[in-house]
Amino acid sequence: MINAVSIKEVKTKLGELCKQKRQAYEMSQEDLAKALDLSRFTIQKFESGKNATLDTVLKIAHHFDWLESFYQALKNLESTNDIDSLY
Amino acid sequence: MINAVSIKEVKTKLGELCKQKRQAYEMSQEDLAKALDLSRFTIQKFESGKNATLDTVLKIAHHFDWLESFYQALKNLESTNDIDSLY
DNA sequence: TCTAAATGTGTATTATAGTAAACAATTTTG
DNA sequence: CAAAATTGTTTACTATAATACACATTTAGA
Repeated sequence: MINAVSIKEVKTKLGELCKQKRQAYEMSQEDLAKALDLSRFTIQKFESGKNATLDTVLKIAHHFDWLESFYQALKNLESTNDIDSLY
Repeated sequence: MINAVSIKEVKTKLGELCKQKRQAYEMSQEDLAKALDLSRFTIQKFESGKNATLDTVLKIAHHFDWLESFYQALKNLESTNDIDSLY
């Protein structure tokens, strides 16, 4: 099966999700930055789909409780035998 | 519900998963690095659970077809109303 | 409206991820 | 065991993510 999702789309979606959740919590970019010990500029860049470090992504993920979901996705991939089907 | 997974654990799991899948494809770190236009050092660091950029993570994810899975996890989080339960 | 908060941009600087090359240590294979 | 391949580590350098500050623009509230 073809994977139609691009790297750029994932980055954009991550940024959108951050913005959406931040606003749902009625936090400003400044509020979130302070809570995560990051600069507002880093939040701004992330929400607009730019590149970031894994630590930044995971800090944000942790704050909005996405970490368990991410970890589960990884564990599911781990058990998948994706070279060839056995039959 | 408490989120018991730490940022460090997610990074470690990402690295382990990369190593596991790379070996399943019988690729060396060098092979993977060349395929993704990254240095072997970057692969080495990633597999040992160090920090990286989102682009690096997503290049690796794309190569092993994790992108769709990641994107779906994000879309699931998007629709979740996680402030208060409605009742 | 007009004021204030929040967001988007810009510049300069710092911190660090990424690269390239070499070499040691380890693992695999003949 | 010996040779080869792979992996782990170091050093010097480059590229860029992150910071701090300022300021313009946009969005909400009084």
